[in-house]
Parts: sequence; structure tokens; C-alpha cells
Amino acid sequence: MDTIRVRFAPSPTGSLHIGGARTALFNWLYARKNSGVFVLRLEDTDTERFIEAAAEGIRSTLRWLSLDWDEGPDKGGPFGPYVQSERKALYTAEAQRLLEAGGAYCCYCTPEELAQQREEARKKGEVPRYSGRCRHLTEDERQAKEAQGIRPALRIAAPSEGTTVVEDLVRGEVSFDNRVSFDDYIIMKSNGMPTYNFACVVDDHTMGITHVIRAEEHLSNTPKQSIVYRALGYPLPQFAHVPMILAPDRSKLSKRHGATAVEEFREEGYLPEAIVNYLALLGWSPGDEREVMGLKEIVSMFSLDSVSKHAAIYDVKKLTWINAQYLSNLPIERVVEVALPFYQARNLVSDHPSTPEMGYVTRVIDAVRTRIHTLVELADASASFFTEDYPYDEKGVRKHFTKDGVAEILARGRAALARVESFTLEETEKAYREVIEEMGISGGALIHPTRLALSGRTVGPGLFDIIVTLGQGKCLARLDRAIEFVKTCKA
RNA sequence: GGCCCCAUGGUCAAGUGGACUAAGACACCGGCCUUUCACGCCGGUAACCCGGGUUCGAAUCCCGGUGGGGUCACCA
Repeated sequence: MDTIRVRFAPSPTGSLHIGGARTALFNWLYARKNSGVFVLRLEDTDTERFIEAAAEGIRSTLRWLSLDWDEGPDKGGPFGPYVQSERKALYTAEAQRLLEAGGAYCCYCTPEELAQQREEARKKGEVPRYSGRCRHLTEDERQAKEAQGIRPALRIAAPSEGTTVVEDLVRGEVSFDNRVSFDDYIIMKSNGMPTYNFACVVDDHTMGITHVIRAEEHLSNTPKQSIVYRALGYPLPQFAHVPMILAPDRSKLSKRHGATAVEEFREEGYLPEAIVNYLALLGWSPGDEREVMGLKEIVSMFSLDSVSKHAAIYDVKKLTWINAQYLSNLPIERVVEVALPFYQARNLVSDHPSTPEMGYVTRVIDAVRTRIHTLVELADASASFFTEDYPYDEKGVRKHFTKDGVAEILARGRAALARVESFTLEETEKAYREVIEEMGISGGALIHPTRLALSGRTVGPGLFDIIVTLGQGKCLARLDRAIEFVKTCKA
């Protein structure tokens, strides 16, 4: 059996959003599962909307998600180039071949005329369709247009009767009535660039793509492409139209819906492991109760048969939960690796941390990581471990610092910690328990003010984890500062 | 509007004619654990869009309706 070849073909007009990422993921999964080849191709035939930086942005996002491609721009491969604007000659040649075979014709209508025709059709309540006006131009008429210097676009001579059936791996047979489903659509623009429905077919064929896996929005394009395949004499690939990802208001994803770009999730502190895991679960399921799965496990389970047909609405809450799962269960080294930039951006950790500094960061992260959902939350929640200049939570101050005798209690705690020789979890806790017993107070009466004193917060890791992580020196200094602060509170 | 796709809790989703008194997860609500907050554990609320068929039997098959989505560019 021939090697399976799939491709992800984004157009560099913006950043990669989660819908595109999911399509890329399914292609990648299918390739990896079947020992196939995953091709990346850039569809940049729209010179108007092309954004220079977008191509590299998309590539780096894919890399970040660890969706690596076997052939593509930057990487090369036997079917290159992998950028459509560099394949113009190929499209021109194939279009010419089609023109000569009578499968296509020159259209001299201007975009303005066409827009007007559409408008008129719409007014009359008719379906806007190209009239076919230029299809039957005589040679003289054609020459006249050429003489006027009009650059023609190329239209395909589409069949106007019969049906076109698309064989789809997730939807089965889908048939389209040729009389009403499309008209003589343009395959080459007057500027010499191919349109999507043409370039896509030429590339998929010449790149040996065996399975076209893409979002459902392309399903109604498929009969058009199918006609191009036939007209050019290409064999048809397998098609699989995967369900779309919709915004929470059930509409198509757009920038209007807040964070939809993968990069935004990255900035908010989501891990690639979590994003990829969540995306895999949107429109696909392993068939059992598994949810938190690494890419390797997903690959082993993946199949187009188990891809669902209906669109899925994405739910940030579940993504956030998965993110939290990874944050607390991934090897600590990995969490430190991805978290470090967030600490550095806040100037909590130096740009080139020393070994002891890294050791400290690691201990802090390990103490805090089960309580937060994102890396932003992680850095925020542990900020006070890295600065002596942290504020005290206002509500906490009212609750714990204004009680009678707090200064005394903190002072006793400080004295107890000062006496501890081996600054461990067991010893520090033992010292504190003794204070509690001696003073005849509840544990909370000492523990809560101390947490506030040491971290400025009322929530967070277990108190003795905080104490041991900070170390004796910092603890004593922070308690001194808090005791002074408590005194000013009363005044 | 034409064409196409889809339809299980708020969301993801299992289910492929009898094991459905319909899994599981997120979210939500209780409780337990605990020095706080989380984590974890236990429990709860909540769904087969509607109407016709087919069948001994339908969430599952067929038809119609309704609803949602997509698409109808010299965009991809």
C-alpha cells in the first residue's frame, strides 16, 4: 500500500487559531498513526491579505504544539516548493493545458460588472450565478477584448447537469446537483494567480496527497475541486471533512470571541500539552473514559472513524482544567521550564539563573503548582516568594492582623522559629505546635497571621511548606516586618 | 434565499436495534479531608429537538418538520 500523505495548508493571513490548530492536529495524528507523511504548505495566493510575519508565526506555533512536519517550507522535500506563490509556473501550465483542452475559457468581465450582475440577481431573488457570458465568445469578440487590453480571468467550464458525488470518510456519500450547486467559477485570476479551488487541487495532486483532511467549511468546495480533478485527469484523493469548532455563541470562530489564537493561550499560561490534548477531544474521542492523554497515547488511539460529525463549541473551562492537570502532574522540570519565562517577565527571576536560584524556583513551583490553573496564575500566586516588598492582602489584614495580641503571637512564633536548628518541615511545625500549646490558642490563631506575614496572602501552600521553602533568614525578617506593620495597624 | 452538513445534559462526549432505569469528563451544588486555598475522595442536579413510520422492540433505521452550522468572491 502506498504511503499515506496528508497536509495542513494554512494561508498566512493571520495567526493560527484553535480551529486551524485542530485541523493541523488531526492531519498530524493521522500521519503519525499510519506511518505517513505530514506536509506543511503555505497558501499565499491572496496577495492582498498576505501578512509577512504570519507564515513564521504559524510555523512557530505548530512547532510549539510539537506538530512537526516532514516536508514544508524551510524544510524542503521532494515535492517542493511548498509555498504556492513559488509554484506559479505550475498553475499556469496546468491552466493552459485545461484551456487548450476546452475545459476552461477566458472571461473578460470586470469585477465591477460581476458584482453588479450578482446584485441584480439578488434583487430578483435569484441565486447569484455567473451568466456564462464569456463562455461562448467568438474568436473575433475575444480578440476585440484583448485589443482593449483587458486581462482575462480563467473560468472552468463546469458541467451544468448531472450530479457530483463526493466520497467523504467522515460523512459518507454527499451528492451535489450540478445545475444549482455552482457555476463556472474562476480558476485563475487576471493577475495570474490561481484561486484556491484550483491551486489546492494542483498541489494536492502534484504533492501526492492521499488524504485531504480539512474543516467542514470546505465540504461545499469539494465538488468544485472534484471537477478540477476530473478535468485535469487527476485521480481523486480521499476526503475527510472534520467538524468545525464554534465559539461559545455557536458562531464561527473569529477575533471577536476573545482568545481564539493559540498564541493568546500561550501568553495566558496554557501548556502546549494541554492545548493539544483538549483539541484532540473536540470532535474525537478514544471511545472510552480517557481524557488526559499525551500525544503518544492519542496517536495510538486515533482514527478518522471515531471523528464525530457535529460541530463542537469550545469551552475554556475544560481546557483550563486540563491545563491544571498537566501543571500538577508533569515532571517538575518540565513545569519549571515552561514557567520560567513567566517569572522572568515579572522580574522575579533573573535572566540567567544560577543553580541555587533554579533550586529555589523549583521548590516554589512545586509548592504552588497544584493550586493554580495557568502559568500566569502560578507566577502571580508565588510572587511573594521572590520579593521582600509584597503587600498584605487587605481582607487578610482586617481578619488576622487587627486582633488583640497578634503582635505578641507573631513574636512568639518568630522566637520559636529562631530557635529551630534543623529547619525542616517536622522541626518547624513542632516548634509552632509548642507555641500554640503554651499560649493556649487555636492553631489558626498563629498559623493564619503567619501565612499573611510570610506571603501577604491568606491562601496558598501549607504554612510549613512556605516556611521551609523561604528558609529561616527570610522567615525571621518577614515576621519582623509584619510585627512592625501590625503595630501601625492598631494606631 | 439556493445548495450542503449536523442534531444525546449548560459544554465536550460514550452509545452503531434489546446489556439504557442513557456512561464518563468539565462546569455547578452538597459533604469529607485540612492551618487556608487548592488537590483528592464521596454524593447530587441535569440530556436522547418534535412528529410520523419500520420493528416484538428505537437514542440507534426511514420520512417530514424544526433548530443550528457551513457555503454560494478574480478569499482561503
